Amino acid sequence: MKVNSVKELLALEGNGEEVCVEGWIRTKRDSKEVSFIAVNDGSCLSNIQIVVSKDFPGFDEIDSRLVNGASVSIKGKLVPSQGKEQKVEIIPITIDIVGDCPADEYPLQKKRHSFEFLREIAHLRPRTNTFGAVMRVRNAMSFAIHKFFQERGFVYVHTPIITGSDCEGAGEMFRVTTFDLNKIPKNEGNIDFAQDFFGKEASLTVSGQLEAEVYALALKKVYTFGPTFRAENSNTSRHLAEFWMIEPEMAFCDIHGNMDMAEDFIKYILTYVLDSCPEDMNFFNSMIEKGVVDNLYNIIENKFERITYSDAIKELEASKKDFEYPVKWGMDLQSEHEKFITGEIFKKPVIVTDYPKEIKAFYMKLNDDGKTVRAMDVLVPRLGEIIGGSERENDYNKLLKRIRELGLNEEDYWWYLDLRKYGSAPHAGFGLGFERLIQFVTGMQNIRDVIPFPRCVGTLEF
RNA sequence: UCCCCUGUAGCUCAGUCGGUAGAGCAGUUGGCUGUUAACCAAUUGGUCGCAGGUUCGAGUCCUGCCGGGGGAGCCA
Repeated sequence: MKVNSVKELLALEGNGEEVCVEGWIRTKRDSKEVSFIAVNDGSCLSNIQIVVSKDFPGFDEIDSRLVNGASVSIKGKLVPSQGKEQKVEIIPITIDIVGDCPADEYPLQKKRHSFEFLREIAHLRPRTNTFGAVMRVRNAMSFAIHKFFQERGFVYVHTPIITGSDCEGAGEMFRVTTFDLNKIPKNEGNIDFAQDFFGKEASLTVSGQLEAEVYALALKKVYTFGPTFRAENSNTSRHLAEFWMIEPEMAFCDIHGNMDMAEDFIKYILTYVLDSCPEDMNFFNSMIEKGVVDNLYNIIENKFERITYSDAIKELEASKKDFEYPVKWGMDLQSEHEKFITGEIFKKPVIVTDYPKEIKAFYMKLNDDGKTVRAMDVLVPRLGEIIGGSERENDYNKLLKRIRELGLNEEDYWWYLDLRKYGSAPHAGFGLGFERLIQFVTGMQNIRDVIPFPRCVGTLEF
């Protein structure tokens, strides 16, 4: 017999049709004549109610086993509910307890748990309302990302996880080696990486950008969407050691096209989630962050503010606000400044461009003033920076000069420089932290609660 | 890595001036009721994060370590 998802069943009228549902018991409420069992199978936030008469054959044997957490397979008739909270319910014909769940040991109770506690039981937390909703929204957003780019002719490029270049420059890297760590080969006192698996130092990628540029300068519009690793000792609600990043890269595109793409992209994803996950989004709106849905509609309906770094500095100075870090042209924007610009001054997403070259990466295109580069950061209220991108330097000599100025080893960049030597073209792209976007969409406070198994400093239990 | 807060029952927390431990929820038992985080009653449950120290006596005061949270830095 076909197994129906709870989501499917709740969309039906309940004309007494025979149905089958498989899932986990969330609650059981007993009444004189009947027991009410709420079953959830993860297909949606709602449970389906099973109404078991106490005359049900064998009820006495199964009654004590129908407890929170047990997995069940139930066949029965779908009928309109007599209760108010649900449209339909199942009158069972057979009830199979697939897996028992000892009620005195099961950590999940039918009450609200703290997210800190749930992190300690990461193997069970997907069975809660919040984590089910987070994962369904995460799934919808993943799909929307591919849909957005595919509809626009982008090619999905799988950039490598293991990288030999330590020149990506975006942070501390995890080492990859097959050395026996108790017997590391040495050559004149130094570690002899020539004997390691790849014959040179290897790490986990901190960004697919440089490789994405290679493919953009052949396929024109590409994007990556995959895991990224940073070995930073950062301990905040916005950082993970392993996270997912989206990095589009477009040839024959300047910073303005890049900004348009970033804005369209965010609005598309938000629209898709609001359309496809209304139940989960209502849950976040009422239980996690009041007003989050209206905020998202606000973002979709309004143009992002675009402002240069220099003008942003002027705005901050004009605000006369007493910042912990004093505002001065040339400094990097601190969290407090970013949150003030987006949350207080404009009250909507803001794209800040043309930062001083000293505070940005070597590959960003130098402006004619010689002082600023064509960087763009998208700042959103509450979170701050969600996207970092730029038009890339496509002039061979300017890029080489910048590499030398910064004391980087130009030999490490030979293939990257080649791109500017052979048929160079203006190109631009950006990186977006997927989990931060999920935080923004759901209102979840801690990034560790929007990824199935968070990897952070000092934590690797699951 | 830095600053601040915090660690007491399975969970969420209270515990006064230092005098040997408490509530709600969950579990268990019983009752009631087409219930909706069901309700009512009884009841089980503690090496007070760990290790030292002060004291006649430490959940409470002091020191160190460990875990958790918030903020900062770094960044996405």
